[in-house]
Parts: sequence; C-alpha cells; structure tokens
Amino acid sequence: MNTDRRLSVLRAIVEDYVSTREPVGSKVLVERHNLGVSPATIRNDMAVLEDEGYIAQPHTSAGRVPTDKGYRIFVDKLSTVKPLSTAERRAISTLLSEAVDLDDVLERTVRALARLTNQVAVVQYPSLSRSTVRHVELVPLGSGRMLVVLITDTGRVEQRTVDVDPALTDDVVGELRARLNAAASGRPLSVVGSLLETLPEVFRPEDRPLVRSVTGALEDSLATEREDRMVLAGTANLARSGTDFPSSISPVLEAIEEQVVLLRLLSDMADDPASGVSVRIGHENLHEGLADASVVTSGYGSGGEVIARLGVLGPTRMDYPTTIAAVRAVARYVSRIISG
Amino acid sequence: MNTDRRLSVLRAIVEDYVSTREPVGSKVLVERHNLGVSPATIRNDMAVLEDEGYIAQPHTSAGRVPTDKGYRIFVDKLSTVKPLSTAERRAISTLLSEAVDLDDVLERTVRALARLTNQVAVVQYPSLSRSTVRHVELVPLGSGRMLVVLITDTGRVEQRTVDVDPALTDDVVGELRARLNAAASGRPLSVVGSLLETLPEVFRPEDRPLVRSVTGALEDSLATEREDRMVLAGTANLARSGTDFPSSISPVLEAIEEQVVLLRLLSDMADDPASGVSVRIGHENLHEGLADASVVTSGYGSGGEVIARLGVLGPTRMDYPTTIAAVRAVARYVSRIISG
DNA sequence: CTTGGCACTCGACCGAGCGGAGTGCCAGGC
DNA sequence: GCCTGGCACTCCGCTCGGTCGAGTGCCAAG
Repeated sequence: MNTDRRLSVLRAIVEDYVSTREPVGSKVLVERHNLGVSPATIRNDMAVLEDEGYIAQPHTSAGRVPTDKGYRIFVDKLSTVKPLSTAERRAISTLLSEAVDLDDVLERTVRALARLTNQVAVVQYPSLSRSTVRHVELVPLGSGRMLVVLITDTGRVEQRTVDVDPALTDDVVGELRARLNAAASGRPLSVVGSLLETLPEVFRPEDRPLVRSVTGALEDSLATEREDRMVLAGTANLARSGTDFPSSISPVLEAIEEQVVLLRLLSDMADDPASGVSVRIGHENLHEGLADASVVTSGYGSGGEVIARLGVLGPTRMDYPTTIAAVRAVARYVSRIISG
Repeated sequence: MNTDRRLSVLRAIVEDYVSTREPVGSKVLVERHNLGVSPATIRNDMAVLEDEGYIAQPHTSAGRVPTDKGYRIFVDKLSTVKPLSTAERRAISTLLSEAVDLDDVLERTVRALARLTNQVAVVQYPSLSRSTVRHVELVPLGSGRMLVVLITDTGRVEQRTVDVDPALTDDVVGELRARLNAAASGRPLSVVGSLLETLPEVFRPEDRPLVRSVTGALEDSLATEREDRMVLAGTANLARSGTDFPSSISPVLEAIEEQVVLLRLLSDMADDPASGVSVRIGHENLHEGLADASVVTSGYGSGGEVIARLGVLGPTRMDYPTTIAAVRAVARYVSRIISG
C-alpha cells in the first residue's frame, strides 16, 4: 500500500474542501492536483481514508469531507505554514507601535488579528497570578470607600474600590501605602495574600483595626476571581461565515459570551514547540457548542516567557496554514512590543 | 369612518404578528380578538391602514405585517406597558445590590437586561464630559512613564499611561499632584483642559519644562476620545432570533461591534417625558445595518440627572410593551444604586 | 497495485399541479 | 353611510414525479 499518496490525497481533500466549501470527489481531485493516477485508484485510497476515520461522506454518492481527525493530521503533518505578505507585516507593525498603553496594545492586537484572519479574535490579558507587583496605590475616596490600584510588571492596571473603616486617617493610609509597596514591590502577586496577613502587626496597636479593615478588603478582592480578562473582536465574522456552522452560530456565540469557557480553553492550551502555536479542532474543544469550531492560539510574553495567550476562533473548515501564520506572527509582534 | 376600530385593528395586527411571527389575515383577526364585526369589514380597515402606510403585505394574498410606521404608532399610542413580575424585580434588585464597584454594577446591569429581554443589552458608562473630577492620582512608573488615574464623582475610574520627561522628580510630581487636585477637584472634566494650560505658570521656572511634559501628555490623552465606553451582553440572543432579520444578522453584529455607531445612537436619544424611555424603530436608526432593528433605551443617573443611557437592541418585531417595561425598570434600579 | 468499465445510489433541480389562505370588489341589508 | 356575505382571483407553499449528474463501489483485466 502506498501510504504517502494516501496522505497526499488527504491533503488535497482538505485544501479543496476548504477553498470550495464542497465535498470533493475523486475526479476533480486528480484534475486539480496532478496525482499521476486514475480516479479509480484515488477512490480506493479514499475508501481506506474513510475506514480510518479521516474523511467522511455527507451522503452516499457525495464527495468526501475531512473529519476532525483528518484536519488534525493535516495540521500536524501535511500543511506548510503560509507566511504573511510584507504589506501585512508592516501594517501590524505600525499599528501596534502606535499604541500608548497595555490596554491600547491589546485592543489593537485583537482588531488586527480579527481583520487578518476574518475570524473571531481573542487576546488574554497578562495573567495576574504569574505577574509581579510593580506598584500599589491607595486612594481614599471618602465615606468609607477606598480605591486600590494595582500595577503589574506587565503594565496591567487593575482597580477596585473597597469598603474600609471610615475612621481611617490619611496618615495611616500613607504609612500603609509605603509599607505595602515596600513589602510587595517586585514580588509575585501570588504571595501578596499571605503578606497582607502579617502586615497589620507592624503598626501601632491602636491603628491595627483600621489597617485590618483595609487588608481584609484587599484579601477579599484578591480572592474573588476577577483575575483573568480578555478582549474580543470580529464576532461579525462568525455570521459572515455562517454557512460553515451546520446547525447555527448561536451556540458558538454563547460560548464566546461565556468568557469563562474561552478563558479556560485558552489556559488549557500549550504551544507546540516546533510551530509555536496550538490548535484545537472541533470536538477537541470539549465545550459542545464549539463542536464545529477550531481554535488556534499562541502564547505571548516578554523574554521568552509566556504571560498570556492570544488566538482566533473559526469554523473547523478554516484555512489553517494562513491562520496559523497570522496568529504566530501577531503573537511575535505583541511580544516584541511588550518587551520593549 | 371608524378611526377607533381601525387603530384597534392595527394594535391587534402588531400583537398577533409579534407573537406568531406570521403575516396576519382578516379572519384570524376577528377570531382571536373579539372585534364584533365581520372579516370583510376588517379587510376594508386594513386596506385603509395599508394606504396610510401602517401595514404592508409581503405578497399579494398574504396577511399583513406592520411597517416601521405601524410599530411607531403602536408604541406611541396603542400599547400599555406590561409591568415586570415581582420575582423579576426582586432578582434585579438583589443582583445589583451585591455589586462592589461601578464596573461591577454596570456588568451586572447589562447581564440582567440581556437575560430579562432576551435581546442584546448595552449600558453606557457615565459620560466623562458631564462628570466632575473627584480625584486625580499620578503614579510614576519609572523610565519616563507615568500612570494617570482619574476618578469621577460617578465612580468611574479611567487610567492611562503617558510618556513624560524622565528627569521628573518625585518632589515635582508630588507638588503637581497636589496642585492638580486642588485646582480640578469638583470641577467638571470639560474645564480641565484649559486648566492644564495655566498650571505650569505657578511652578518655579526651572521646573516648568518638566511640568509641561506632564500636562502636555495629559491634554493629549484628554483630547483623544477614549471618552465614552459601554458594556455589551446577549449577542447570542441575536442569533437565536435570527429569523427576524430578513437578510442576515451580520450587518447588525457589525454595527454592534462598531461601538462608535452604538454610542452615537445612544447619545442621540432622549427620553420621552411620559414613559421615561426612548424607542427607535427600524429605519429611524439611521445606520443601515440596523434597518431591521429597534433600540429601546432609557437614561439613568443620580438625583434625576441623566448621566448615561442603557437599553436593548432587537428585531423590529419585538415585544415592545415588555421590553420597554424591562428597560425602564432596570434604569430605575441602576439609578437607585448609583445614587446610594 | 493500478486501471477502465459499469451498475447503482442519491441529492439537486425543474416543472406541473393542487390546495389554501387571503384579498378586493360588489351588491344587498340595516 | 356603514356593515356584511358572497364570489372570483391571486399567488404562495407544498408535493410529486422525472430527469440529470456526480460520485461511488466493485470487478476483471493489465
């Protein structure tokens, strides 16, 4: 048996199906790709491929369509990444370089990715738990409320208002701010919790209840997971490629809106060392609303360390080579910007 | 001629069409609503209503469907708001009362509104231009960058990093912070721009360039409109009621994603004094992607003053009475929370 | 292992025909 | 002057049968 040719056939089927949206038959296959054999031979190969679960036919006497498993092989072994045009590269580069902020960077990134791939783009904010504290700012707002601003080394700014003891004086706040920063600066955020526990001890006994009201509120807000955030763009692209979702796009939209689902999905993915990206195809995303969707992601960060992920979500029938290239390229550009 | 009955007919048509999704004919009309006359009579009324542009038929010998103009009359004159159930009220109330933050309040609000109406919900952040400054915080980040945090009286927190002269010392920053707050606190944000112009004058001549590098950056970031923000929820509802958008939902999704469009739309609307809400039907939203959509909004704020708007977006064929009730109720609850 | 031939299957498309819902109009009644 | 029953008409939606074509699986021969 000729395994090589069979894989070529699979590749040809995927490519044709992706570009035409139609089940592909043995005849057009030999016409479009010069396989050097007759349709009958191809048919035998296709029968085997179908047995092995790489392709399927929608109905008897229709052409073949790749299965999730077929796409998987295609992505892993059969495709070569299609690099971006220099115009595209330049566009990304200048767009991102104009950003003023982390917020701004991620905003621009997600838009670029959506436009580039014509799919839904998603960019995760740098993970808080893996960040270190750069600065903590306390701003009393009066009437027992205080604003806490947390700035991480990655430039992420989280803010939260907390309820504190109204008797808190500016002096105590000032001292607390100084001590908090001295103790927390440069430390990973994960240790700040236990740090807060011991902090009141160093204050004068009469101030401790006040201090505790602040540290308590802080601990609370660290505990409640507002932890991970993300930005989305390009949902309209879903509707445009609507025919690619057999049933309807609404389960996909629901999954997207349920940000927790997406965030978990992103966190679960790890980059393939070779390609630098990670691909989840159809049912591999365990969420059932995403059974007809694929997710292509890549980590980004500074200095080789991954601090968050970004990627796109689209129909399983997507152009993997160009999508993968786009995701990888964008991830690199963002990393460069973040590092600089 | 019997104008009253004709309006009843219009109302009946709207109600039936909204609940059945099907063009409604003279026969079912007299069956379902007891109009006390024969189908033939209704037909005459319908002919007149059609001449006047309130209803239309998709094809000859189909039933009638309300036009935008028909819905307009229905909303203005023919419908009575359908109040929320007490269970719903209680749900909103408790959900909102658990919020810790302005961010949190708006997040919860938009979710509640989406769930309540099964449509796309949108909540505008309190307008910056109509807010006054409560506090400005300057946090030097080192290496020529500084974080500016702006807190308004409505609890909105905007942050932005700006590039400044690296030679800036903590002393100058401290003085600037104090003077800035002294000058800006309690003043409307709209005057802060001109205030920044004159601020450097009061500093020692040798510090003025440094100060200018800060105020310049601040003016820049005030000028660039990141001004208005909003939160969205319930886009998946669009897909579920997909059949109500004759062509496709993708233009609607695009309009939503183009947040500027929505924000302008919201700003352009003003509440009807009687009902407390504002309704835009179909082509009344000038954006052409929203030709088959209606928008129902209401202002919210504290102490009777409107500081922003919230509302929902759905198909023109929507249940106006309950939608209007929901929007109004939610706006009231948010206002109460914000005021408290 | 490949190939041409062949019978078979089944969806897509077309056109005809039918039924039904709904209309507009008209003539008669209150 | 308005309402009503009756009636002819229109046109959509549906079904049915038939055809066409693409594509398959299998087989026997090279």
